[in-house]
Amino acid sequence: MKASIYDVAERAGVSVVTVSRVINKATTVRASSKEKVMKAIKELNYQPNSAAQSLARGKSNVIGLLIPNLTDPFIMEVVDSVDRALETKGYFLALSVIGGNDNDSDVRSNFLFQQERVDGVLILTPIFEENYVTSLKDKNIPFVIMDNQIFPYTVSSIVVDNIKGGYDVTRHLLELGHTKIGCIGGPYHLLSAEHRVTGFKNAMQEVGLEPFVIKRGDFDVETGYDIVAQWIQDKALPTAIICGDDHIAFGAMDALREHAIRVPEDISIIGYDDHPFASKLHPHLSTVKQPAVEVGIKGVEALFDQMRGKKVNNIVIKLEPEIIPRSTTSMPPELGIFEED
Amino acid sequence: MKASIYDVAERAGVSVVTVSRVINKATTVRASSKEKVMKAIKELNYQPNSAAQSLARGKSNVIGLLIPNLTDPFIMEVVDSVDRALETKGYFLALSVIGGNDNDSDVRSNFLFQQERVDGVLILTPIFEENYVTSLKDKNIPFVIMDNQIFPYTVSSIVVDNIKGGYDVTRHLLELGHTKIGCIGGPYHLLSAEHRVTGFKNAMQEVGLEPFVIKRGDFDVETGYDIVAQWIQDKALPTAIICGDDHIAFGAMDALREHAIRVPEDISIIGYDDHPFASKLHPHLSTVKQPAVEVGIKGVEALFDQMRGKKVNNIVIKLEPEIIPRSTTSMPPELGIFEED
DNA sequence: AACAAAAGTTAAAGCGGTTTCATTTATTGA
DNA sequence: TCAATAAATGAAACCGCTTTAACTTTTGTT
Repeated sequence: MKASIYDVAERAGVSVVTVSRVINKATTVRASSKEKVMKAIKELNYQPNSAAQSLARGKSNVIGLLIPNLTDPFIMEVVDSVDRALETKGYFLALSVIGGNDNDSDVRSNFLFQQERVDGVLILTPIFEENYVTSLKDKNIPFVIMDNQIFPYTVSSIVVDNIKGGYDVTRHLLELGHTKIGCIGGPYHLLSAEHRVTGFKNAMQEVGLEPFVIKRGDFDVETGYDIVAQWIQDKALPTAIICGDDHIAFGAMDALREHAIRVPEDISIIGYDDHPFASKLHPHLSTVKQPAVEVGIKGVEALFDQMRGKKVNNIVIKLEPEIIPRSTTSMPPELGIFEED
Repeated sequence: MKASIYDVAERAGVSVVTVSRVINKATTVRASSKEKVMKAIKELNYQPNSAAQSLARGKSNVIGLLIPNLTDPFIMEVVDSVDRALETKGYFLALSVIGGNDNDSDVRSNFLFQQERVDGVLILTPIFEENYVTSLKDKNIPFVIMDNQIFPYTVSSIVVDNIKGGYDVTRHLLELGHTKIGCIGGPYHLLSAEHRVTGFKNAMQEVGLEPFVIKRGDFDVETGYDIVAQWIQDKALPTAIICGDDHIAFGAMDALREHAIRVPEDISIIGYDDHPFASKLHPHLSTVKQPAVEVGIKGVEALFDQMRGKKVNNIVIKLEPEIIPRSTTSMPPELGIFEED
């Protein structure tokens, strides 16, 4: 049925070792033998059995990638980037959605943690149990953490500078002349959300301004909608809102629209992540673009460094986000929405 | 370093065969032996080497899933469903994004098509080269096609009845009293898009009505925006627009909003797919929910049937979509937008 | 032309499991 | 109690490839 390396060897009139050599592009094969082998491979439509290869080589050529869900655009962009980066290196990606499902998605039962299944793993989940890390360390599986940091361990990680992102966004608004700047940050348990708010505070403090108001909630449309709706009801709106992510921003704009409050004429909005809709729905959302592709590439690089035995202790590579001003941010109005003339 | 089955056997004072038996939950193991083995496994923190298992068993326990991209919510929902379904069966998912990337993403180089890498594959891509299918058939790898059909072959597939979806959506509008119904369908090369439009036409014809207008374009926000903007400029708007998917619907509403045309007071809009934003942005979008989870489950079932040797020729399982009326569809206005009093 | 060095090749021993099949041990019935 | 039968176990072969070490051929030198 399916041809094995022995069939190829026989047909080519050489030993299996030679066949193995040409498969693995070893140099010590005479051109004539190589040719014969190639011919036999073609004729038999032979493809090496990867399980056998993995077993013999002691490595699987697959890299695991842990993610929290399959919906977050940023996550998915990194996944795509990782996938491409691995492909060029002859590796395969094994994706594993963790946590989001039944919380009983126990580490032990997970693909990525099965001995020898993967040669290394990339962790791209904002919240993770400590035991992912300890489990990986125990098994001596190389791994790197992406878009997150965990301090008490000596691990390498790739992060995007969310503090800078929050800072830049605030500067942008400040430079436009805003002083009454509000913030709807992401949840407290996410480091990225925390950092963005920190960046905001830093920038404000730097110019001696107080945040107009700070609220926090999930990275979700409803968060933005609900909070802004409340502010409107309270007649207490800043002239600009910094949103923890684009979902929040969309929700905020949704609430404003319902009350006929114009963006950016009456109030400026800025998001974070450059969601696909940000540049398509009107007005185009000013936001921050994270270097997702680069995160993936650097993550893979760091992982391979580690797999090659390069000693990497607590190395963190910090990448920078880029602010993208579009149509939802402009100079503040002469008067605040609820201010009397 | 890492414990093998031999280490476990030695420690437990039994043969490797017995260990293998307890690992594989064979029944013919004395309780006492089983206990000893379990203990040894625990102590040695043993985990079977999956490459060795695959090699010996002649199967990998991984199922490949071919998808066009990592961004489409429907696709991703199916992926998630498949992942869960496989997990319960002790299988793993190998995702492979195809085509979207460099078009040179050759079949032969693909993970899924590597001999023995996967025990079966699920194809979930609206457009695929014929050679995926022939390649799979050649290698005798079980596979099923999801959300698409390919006629000249005897393969099994899981499809959602898009004709019915298009039909239902039209009926909904018809029953609300609309007669001037327009349609912005998806691209011609997608069977699903084609079918939805067909359903629309069928329903119209059934009541002896002519489509007000039909346009086609990519499943994209911009398509809806551009086409509706044009219609507005031409002062030729139907009282209801059936959109090929939610992206188009969002774009359509975006254009209407810019011209202060109210939804649903002035015009009704209905989408397709139940995008996460459909129920969050206001007004909540009426749309059609596809049974993504069921598609995944049925797909896995069908694949396993096939892997078990069940002869399945050209079996197609058809699932039904469900219309979700929300706030963007209502009775037509007394007068069309551009009609004089 | 002779010989050392370099290049090419292979037999054999794994890699870590599973699967017969024969063998040993336990259970049952009379 | 003893054969007959069922249950539990293990020896050996095998899955398909890679790697090591030894061996053979080719190439280069003088």
